[in-house]
Amino acid sequence: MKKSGLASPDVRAQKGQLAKRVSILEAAADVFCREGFSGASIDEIAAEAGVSRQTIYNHYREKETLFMAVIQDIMDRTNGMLFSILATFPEKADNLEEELAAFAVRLNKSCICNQDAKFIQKLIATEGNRYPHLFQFWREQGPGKTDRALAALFARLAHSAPLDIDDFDLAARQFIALIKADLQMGGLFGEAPSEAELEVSAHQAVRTFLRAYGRERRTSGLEAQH
Amino acid sequence: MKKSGLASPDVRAQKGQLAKRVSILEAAADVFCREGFSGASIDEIAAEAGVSRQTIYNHYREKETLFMAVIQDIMDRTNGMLFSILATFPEKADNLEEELAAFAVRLNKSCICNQDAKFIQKLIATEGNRYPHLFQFWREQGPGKTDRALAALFARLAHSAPLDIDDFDLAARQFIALIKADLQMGGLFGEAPSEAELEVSAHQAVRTFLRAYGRERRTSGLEAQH
DNA sequence: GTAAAATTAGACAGCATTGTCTAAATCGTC
DNA sequence: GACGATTTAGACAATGCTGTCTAATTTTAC
Repeated sequence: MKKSGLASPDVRAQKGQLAKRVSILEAAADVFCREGFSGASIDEIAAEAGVSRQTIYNHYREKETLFMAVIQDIMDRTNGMLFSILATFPEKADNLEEELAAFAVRLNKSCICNQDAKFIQKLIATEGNRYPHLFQFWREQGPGKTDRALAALFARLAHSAPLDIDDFDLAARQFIALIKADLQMGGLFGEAPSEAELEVSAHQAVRTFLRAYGRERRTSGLEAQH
Repeated sequence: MKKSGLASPDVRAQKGQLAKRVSILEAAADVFCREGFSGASIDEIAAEAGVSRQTIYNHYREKETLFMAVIQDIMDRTNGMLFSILATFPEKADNLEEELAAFAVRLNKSCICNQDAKFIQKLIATEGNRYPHLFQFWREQGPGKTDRALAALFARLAHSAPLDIDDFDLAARQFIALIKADLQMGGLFGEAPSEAELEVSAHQAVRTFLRAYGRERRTSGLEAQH
């Protein structure tokens, strides 16, 4: 029962503190996302977090510190999710179109529909110039690594699948671009695409990708005309 | 010499006034884009426009009116430019890859590198939720029309070019997505891609697009292996 | 139960901003 | 040059925000 021996000295009252911290971070993310950095007020964040203003100043010295903490927190989460999705990239070529499309749907759900991802995207547009180092970091750790990782996955897949890819990095970038083709615009607003729309969009993207990079000869009805 | 007869009563001193208006709109666009709506201060805009604060309040009743005017102004300009670029879409298939790539470079220059386009893109991310009607309008008149127009252009091109396109709207969206694949991320920051980078990126996109939608059989070295 | 730590509400100074007002200066036009 | 319209600088009140401080209250650990 006695936990004093287990808990290190600086972890004493962290149960309640941690809850507050999380609550503050969530509320702050919400308000920063709605109002931007300048438009967000500490009072609003405090109210939404169900916390007194002073508590925020106790945990995070000032507004900018809080802002940074929010960014860092969300970046960690999104990066983690991103790479857990990358781990589901198909290995074998059993049912290439289906499996790639399913992967595309997963990627889109976590990169475009996801709340955190939208937040980061928005923040990069708004405050990217104000905090260049932070977003340089995001860029290297997020999209930069994603592209390279996906390139490696395509390279692996090309061993067992009929893919004719010269430049794996380019193919990875184009795969992502095609995947996002239909969803980007609507994603800027609140409108989330339906599951069916995601499926259709992913299949269309993958079909085009495979037409461009698949090794099999294209089987269009026109062949008979040759 | 006498212009009083030509100038309508409410166009009297517009030469100077117009200059001020333009100057204010330019400065406001700059500051709004840098600082966001909340972060932008009228004083800063006035200083950058080389104009007194009161003059701004004379022309535009309040901050929000000025903001709307800036958006409207830039939307007009970007839409105009966009459709002037669309008019340069190739008609004949003489040198398909070259001509499409050149078109892609033009489109990218005016849609991604262009200052106004970046501004609109940023504003949609930041204030889109605050002014839904305005950006609904942009969306219908801008990207919505662009996609449909480009689809029609591909349909026309397909008459004389070896293109095998089922869904022209889809092809248009994917063309745009491929075109922007490499540039989107960097575009959020100040970094403008070099002319050479634009060329390379456009050629890669067009090559993939034509591999997916071109009617000619793909000529890869692997054919000998069949 | 007690002591230490964390939280709260509220007051507070300092500062920036918006939008108005006024009197002087400037500009365009005849 | 003179007149009317526009612009300007600056003062101004009202408001909201940040960040600090304090004293009371609650929570946590033991």
